Amino acid sequence: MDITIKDIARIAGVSTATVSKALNNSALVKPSTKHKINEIAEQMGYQPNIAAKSLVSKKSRTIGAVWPNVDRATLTTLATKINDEFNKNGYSMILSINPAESAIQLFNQIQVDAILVFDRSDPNSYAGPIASKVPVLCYGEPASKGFPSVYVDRRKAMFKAVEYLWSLGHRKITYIGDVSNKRISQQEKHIGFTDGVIEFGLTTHPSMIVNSNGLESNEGYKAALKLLASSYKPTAIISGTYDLTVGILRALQQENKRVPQDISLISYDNIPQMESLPTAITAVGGPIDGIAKKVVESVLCMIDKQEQLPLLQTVEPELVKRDSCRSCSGEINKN
Amino acid sequence: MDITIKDIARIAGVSTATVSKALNNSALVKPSTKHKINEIAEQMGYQPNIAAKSLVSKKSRTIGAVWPNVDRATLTTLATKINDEFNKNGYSMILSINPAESAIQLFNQIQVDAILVFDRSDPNSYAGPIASKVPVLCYGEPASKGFPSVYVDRRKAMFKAVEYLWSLGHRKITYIGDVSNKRISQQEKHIGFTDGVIEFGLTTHPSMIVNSNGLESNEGYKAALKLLASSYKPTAIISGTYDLTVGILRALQQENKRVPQDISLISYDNIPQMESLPTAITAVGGPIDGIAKKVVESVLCMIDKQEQLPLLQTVEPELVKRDSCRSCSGEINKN
DNA sequence: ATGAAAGCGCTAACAC
DNA sequence: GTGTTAGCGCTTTCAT
Repeated sequence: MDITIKDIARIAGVSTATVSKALNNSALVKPSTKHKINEIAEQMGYQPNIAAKSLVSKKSRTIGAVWPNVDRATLTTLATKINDEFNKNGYSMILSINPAESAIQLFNQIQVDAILVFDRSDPNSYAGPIASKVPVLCYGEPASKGFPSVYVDRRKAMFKAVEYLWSLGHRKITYIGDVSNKRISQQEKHIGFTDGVIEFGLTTHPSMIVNSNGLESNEGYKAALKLLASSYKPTAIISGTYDLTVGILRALQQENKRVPQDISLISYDNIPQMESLPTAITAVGGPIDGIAKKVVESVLCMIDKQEQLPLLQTVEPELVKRDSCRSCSGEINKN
Repeated sequence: MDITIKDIARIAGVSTATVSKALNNSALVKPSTKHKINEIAEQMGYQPNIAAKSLVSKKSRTIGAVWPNVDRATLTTLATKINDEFNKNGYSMILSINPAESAIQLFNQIQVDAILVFDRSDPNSYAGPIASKVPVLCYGEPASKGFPSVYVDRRKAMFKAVEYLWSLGHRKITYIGDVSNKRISQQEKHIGFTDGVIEFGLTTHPSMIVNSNGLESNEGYKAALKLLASSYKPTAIISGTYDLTVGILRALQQENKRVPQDISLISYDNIPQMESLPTAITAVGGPIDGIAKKVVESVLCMIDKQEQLPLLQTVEPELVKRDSCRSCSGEINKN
């Protein structure tokens, strides 16, 4: 860092206090002085020193985000949105790909105003509460690590998916998801599906739920192939994630099953990318924009008021209809 | 931030200067005092204020990384490695997913010690040099934006791939890559391939190069299908990226082509994930560990000595043999 | 409307 | 070995 408000003050022939006020657009400075100072700052290429600023003001207008080292399309899309939203509010977001504990410690030292944890943690690896002076918000897992969290009700989302398919006349539906995954977010999808199965009295079958044993597209591909090879012939599939859906579509195409003519498909993950798949996929999940808004809003609220946020804020899932489902006049529900 | 060295000093009955020295493990403090101070700091949960530290010392021991908003497996793997490497050297890395220009500005304000740009920029979007007091290193594109860079010689990498296949007896080879991509990194792969074609006098064919029109696995899939439908019957394929390879493998499997029995396959991107594909894939590319070391080393060098780094540091590509290539006693080279 | 001065938490001379 | 002091760049009373 080279040029400081002192330099500007000297050149403008005013005090540093005035420069500071002018640069912060204080009403206490005559417009003409303000203008002059801004011009000088501009042409000298002045960059405020955030370290100094936050040392005195206790505010850095910076948010620290803890980022998981796995990359999943959905999270990236969301993070980009949240980043934009913070920018709009005059905040900058910086990420750390260190483990949560050390990332949070780092952010405390850097003096960010708040911390946002994109949580992917395996609950088994939970090592007790993490200390943080700076307020922390979690996204992804409900109330994980003891911090307040924003969470999409995946259980309800999946129920909605079943409900929608039911309303279209589907009676044989399969869920493909990472059923053995220990994360709450994955388990809730599973439960939401069975909620629907029970609510609508669907006849069960061993292949009604296919375990993808993972969340990558290739695993969706394999699961779908397994399903198609089974005796169960569902008229609709519900997929647990975007990536799985990509794989499922590939398997379907390979086996000459058209979507939605031969089989309907709904995916979890309410992201724009669903639009660009070979068939535009009908999806359920928290609306990205809505989540981003809620998250940013919550973080800013933590910063402004010192009050503690509720431990769990739920985002209502939405169903976005596209081209991958069609009504089904197929076989009648046995019950 | 609550507790400061002042508090510690008071409790320990020493001056803040001594506390500062003790905490920084200076040799000028009696071991017993040092020990006492460290204990007090520990149990009070003292966290140093980086803002204050860097304000006075002009060093934050923090590296800012500019992160592209597209996620590609290779970059993530590399970033994780680099992050670890920085940690080992007592540095923290923070990322920004803002556009390069604003990210660099942010990092200058935060007073990071150096900036690392993971470059994915379209050269057409190049908006002239970006100002930065803090030293900047680019990874990904050669000397992009006018900053010194670490770059893997992709041209040589692809040449090596052809050379290796040639040595195994292959004479009909296809390159599947994003040939229309304007980024130097993609173009160099293309050129490296043709280098090999010319060097070894391979007979050309319209389907010798298949444009994937993108870098996603689905595009690799489609390109491979197109290739298989053509009149060209190569004995080996060279793929431009990991993601393309994933798609190519899927297409091959679908068409009942076994790797390497029916066709050999080499991929660019020298990452561990190659090992876990259905067939362990022989790959060329910069070794992740080597790149990470070079990058971190270069960054630290920029910080320590004030000298400017060479504008272009090249990382030598390596060929890692796995199970996806086999020698070919097929048809003889026409020349 | 502007300036003087104090101080944020820390380090680095320099003195003792 | 330890303490004193000054000051990093900035904001913020409080005077003027």
